Amino acid sequence: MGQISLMSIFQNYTNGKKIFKDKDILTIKFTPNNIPHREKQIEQIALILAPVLRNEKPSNIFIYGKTGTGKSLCTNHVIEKLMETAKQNNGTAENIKTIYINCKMRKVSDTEYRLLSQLIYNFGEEVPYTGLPTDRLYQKFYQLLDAKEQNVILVLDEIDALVSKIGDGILYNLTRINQELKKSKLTIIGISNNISFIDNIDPRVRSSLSEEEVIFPPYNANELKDILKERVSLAFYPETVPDSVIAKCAALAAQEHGDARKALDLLRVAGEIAERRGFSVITEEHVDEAESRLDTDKTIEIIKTQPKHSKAVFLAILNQYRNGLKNIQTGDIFDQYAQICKKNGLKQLTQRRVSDLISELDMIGLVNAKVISKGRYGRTREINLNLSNKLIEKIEDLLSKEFVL
DNA sequence: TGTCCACTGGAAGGGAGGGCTT
DNA sequence: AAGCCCTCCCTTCCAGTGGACA
Repeated sequence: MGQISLMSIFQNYTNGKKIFKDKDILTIKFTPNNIPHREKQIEQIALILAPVLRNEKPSNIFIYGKTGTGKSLCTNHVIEKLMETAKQNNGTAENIKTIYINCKMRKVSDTEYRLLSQLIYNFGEEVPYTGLPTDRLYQKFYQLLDAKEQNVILVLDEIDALVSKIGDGILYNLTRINQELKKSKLTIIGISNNISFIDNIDPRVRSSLSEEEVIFPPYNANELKDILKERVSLAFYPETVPDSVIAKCAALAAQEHGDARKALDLLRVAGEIAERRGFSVITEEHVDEAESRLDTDKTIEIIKTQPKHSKAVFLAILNQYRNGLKNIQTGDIFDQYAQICKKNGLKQLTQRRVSDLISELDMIGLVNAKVISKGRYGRTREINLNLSNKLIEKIEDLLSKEFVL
């Protein structure tokens, strides 16, 4: 690219009409003051947590709802307000501690040990990242917790991911710790994307964890519109976002189980595209582009972060798919995977393990795998891909840098 | 009606990478 | 340094299974 065109890019950028006033408003980090259509849930949570202000222990809460229905947002909002009130309330705040942990964070809090070390870290102590017996960590956590009189509120976000991975033992222990505490009190707020999750855990844990339940239904298109409008006025300059664009973002996100995060992402990316092209107003086409880019980016990012063998398995699926196969079976994939390993000098894993890797790929949504029975011809998983051709090309591009094809 | 396929998914255990205690 | 413990990723072994087919 020559000097001239570079110049013109920068010129365009500085001269072009600005669209964003404050882009951060459209990210998850931002907590709006007003959360439309969640008044009921907020009130519910607030009522449940209010006893903290009188130094009593609130009930544990179980919160369900799909992604982007405002679970974390509302919880944080209530806790923030709670702390504010406590501060005004002559120093009860000192006795309240809140901890927020996202259980899904890979390599951070997705096992019992790592979650505990996170909890301990939140009390300002550090623990080696491997090596100690788990009960030692429990002990330490217990000591830190009970070191002084305090009311601890522990938010475990995406708790279903943790439990499906390592079982409910940790929840049992955490709820039991509470009964042994002498000075302090521990309240657990579990947040789950999966509604049926609570049915599959130990009944003792269930009853203690879901003393109170709060449900976050998906937003419909109209509610999403309200949410977007609320933020548009803060994030964008006036008259840069037509109503039709808001409606489109809302409609697209409503199709996807009413996900507000998606709606906001669409708007943000559409804005970025418009701004980069020197438009002063966002158009519906920009939203379309934003959608396909969001999908692509998400998928690519997930694939990039997979371990080598998962990538190899995914590549095997992709190859089979490219060969025109639909409803690919575990066996086919394993054969293909074995070839890939051979060509690339990888030590191949067993079919048992590959079977688990396929389930993992299914869990993170890269493939669709269903266990079916073909009668005489056995029982297997049927694996399907639903990715656009364009995306498949990009993925192949990415993987060809890592594998001999 | 029973058989039997091609796996699934549970269980147990090993070894690599690590830390603790003595 | 020895001995013991952990987690994580993986292997080995195997019982279990839904439904097409004889």
